[in-house]
Amino acid sequence: MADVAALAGVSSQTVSRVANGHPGVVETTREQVLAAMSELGYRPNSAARSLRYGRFNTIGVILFGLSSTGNSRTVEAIATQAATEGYAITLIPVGAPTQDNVMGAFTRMGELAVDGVILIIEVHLLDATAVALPPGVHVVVVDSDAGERYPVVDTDQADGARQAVRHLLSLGHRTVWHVAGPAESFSAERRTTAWRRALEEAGRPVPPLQRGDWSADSGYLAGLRLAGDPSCTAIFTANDQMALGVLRALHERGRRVPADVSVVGFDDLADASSYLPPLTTVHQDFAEVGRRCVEALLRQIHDEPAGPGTDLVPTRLVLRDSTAPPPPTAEPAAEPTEILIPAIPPGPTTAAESPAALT
Amino acid sequence: MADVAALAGVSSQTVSRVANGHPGVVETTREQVLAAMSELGYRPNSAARSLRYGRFNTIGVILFGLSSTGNSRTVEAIATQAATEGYAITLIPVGAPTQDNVMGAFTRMGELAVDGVILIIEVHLLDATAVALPPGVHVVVVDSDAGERYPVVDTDQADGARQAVRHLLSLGHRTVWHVAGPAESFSAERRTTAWRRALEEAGRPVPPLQRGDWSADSGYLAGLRLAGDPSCTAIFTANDQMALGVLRALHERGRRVPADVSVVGFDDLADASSYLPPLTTVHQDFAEVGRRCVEALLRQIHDEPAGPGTDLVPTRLVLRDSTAPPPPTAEPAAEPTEILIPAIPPGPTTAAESPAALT
DNA sequence: GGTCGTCATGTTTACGTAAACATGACTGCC
DNA sequence: GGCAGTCATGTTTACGTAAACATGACGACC
Repeated sequence: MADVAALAGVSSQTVSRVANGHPGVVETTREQVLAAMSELGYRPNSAARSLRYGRFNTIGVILFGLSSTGNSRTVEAIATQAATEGYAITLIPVGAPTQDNVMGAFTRMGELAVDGVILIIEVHLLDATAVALPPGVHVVVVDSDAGERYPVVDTDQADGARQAVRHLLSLGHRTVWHVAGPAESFSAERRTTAWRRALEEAGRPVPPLQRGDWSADSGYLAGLRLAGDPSCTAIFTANDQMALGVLRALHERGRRVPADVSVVGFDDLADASSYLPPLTTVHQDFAEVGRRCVEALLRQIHDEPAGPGTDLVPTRLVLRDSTAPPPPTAEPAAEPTEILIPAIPPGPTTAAESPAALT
Repeated sequence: MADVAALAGVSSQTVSRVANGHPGVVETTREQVLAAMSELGYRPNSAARSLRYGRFNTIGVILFGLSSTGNSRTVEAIATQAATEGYAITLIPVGAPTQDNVMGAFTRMGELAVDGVILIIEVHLLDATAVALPPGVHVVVVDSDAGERYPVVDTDQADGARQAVRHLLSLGHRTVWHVAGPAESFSAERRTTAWRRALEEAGRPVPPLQRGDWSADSGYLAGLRLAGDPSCTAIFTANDQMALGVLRALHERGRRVPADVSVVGFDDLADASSYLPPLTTVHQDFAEVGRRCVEALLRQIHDEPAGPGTDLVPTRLVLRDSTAPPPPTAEPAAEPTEILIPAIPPGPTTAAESPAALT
């Protein structure tokens, strides 16, 4: 900057004024400075700027896996929205959700040049560590039940699952089987809870849970188990990838979809419309989640009050070709299923039912 | 920092020494400083540090879409590798590949707190703009043909496509049809060129190109066209998603895979093993690409010479259930095939065996 | 016992920027 | 013609940190 000032024959302050588009610089001077800038390849030093302003114009994003479907779309939306607000995104991936890794991420984050942090992470993993969020740091959490302690933005998991179950029941299915995500995931738990609750509210039996791990392979294994049970005519999977595995298993076992078995997924991946058959699924608006995260965080950064609370983004059911009424002969006898009913633990019905939306 | 120093009754320099683990601080003093730090919630200001050191310990990543399959995995690998080297990742997404957007990204990048940049972007889009890479900025480019001008890291697209074509020919197919990616994409072009070349080298006819846009939907449309042509017994798609669409189209048209038509994809998505049927495809090692990018960039940052040149990451063919010899009646006359057989180069038979199912 | 070396700690300075204040030239008005 | 006001530009300063140098106490050795 001093070099530019010297070359242009002005003071560094004038260079600063030109660089920031401040008024009060005569056109001829301006041009000299600009010429000197481009001749010397001058680029402002953002570290010095940050030091001067006390802001970094950067948002940190801590997450486990970018590859997991939704995350990459959420992050993209966050990055895009942040860019329009003049903020950049710093990514802090955490390899495995171990205590050490999470602690490490937080230690690094403390030293990071960020004005706030968006956590795409199961917060209870943080609770397991001794590390708390640094007190002065602005935070928004995605996909978690931390609504009482932090501002949370999330998809309305419960309503999505409810829509899926009700759709299947309305087609005439006696009940709906569920392939759940991993127990450590709050999203998975919320979908499972809502599924159970929707069945209970309708007075239907709750079949035993099939546990998957989000992967298509785990869906395939669950599908193989379900394919052997003729009473199973409707399956709700906690994500589309597991639905893909279920479809494959049913196909291999000769169970037609949707003639014999109906399947509903969750996520509405771009590919879901090309599955065999095209998948009826619950659409998640990842982009909207990302957008609201950034807005909520920037509100905090700009000193507007933002207490804890959960901001839910609605879902909608996308009807395609994987659901239909059950085959007429599908239900041999009601008895065995009825026996199962009492055996099912009622489970927590206190789960995060739609808390009031923010704003 | 001054506050900490005051509270601990030492100078700020001593605080600095403690913060950076420098030697020459007596244990009792050290403890006082640490106590003062935690009492005041002191965290070092990274802007000041960067200003002092002239380094940011941050790598910028410019890309178009995080959602596009490979990108998110590459970025994740970049972030992970960078983290182990003590670097953070700043993401600069470019919405649509318009000239304005690219220029905007570069302008922002110039002011960004990064020591180097990884471009996951078609570089010819840059050429279309008036903006050049700022001269002093270290750069590594992914997935581009800019090898003569910049260091490039990329998957060995050509060899992957060649493996796919040779595999199909070696099964006895007379020729291989191709569903290509968009013409603007260098990856797509390289795969297409290698497909054509492999056919020509084997003396096989080159069927008309089917153009897609990477999406499953575009694959579906191409698949519908190909399904109507009984001479088409082998299809190589430029990615797995389009293969998914092709599979759906063939299924809807009653063409069995692999009995009637064989299909090979490219990418080896996690889901590809759950397609109907599980897809034979070319495996890309995105993680390795990301790792090499970071290494190459850090070499530059640490002042080791790094001229232009392309670093190719090998691919491997993963055999699953979507390929088989052509149906006996598919070839109207045996003559051409017999003539052609000797023309088939032995080709790599090193393909990976169907991976064991997950447990 | 004086000198020198060692070691813990303090003081000064510079990194690049931009706000706040200072300067000086020029305009317009009485 | 002198004075006030305006406007372009220059000067000073501070942001938080850490390297370089300075200080001063203490111990060891001749």
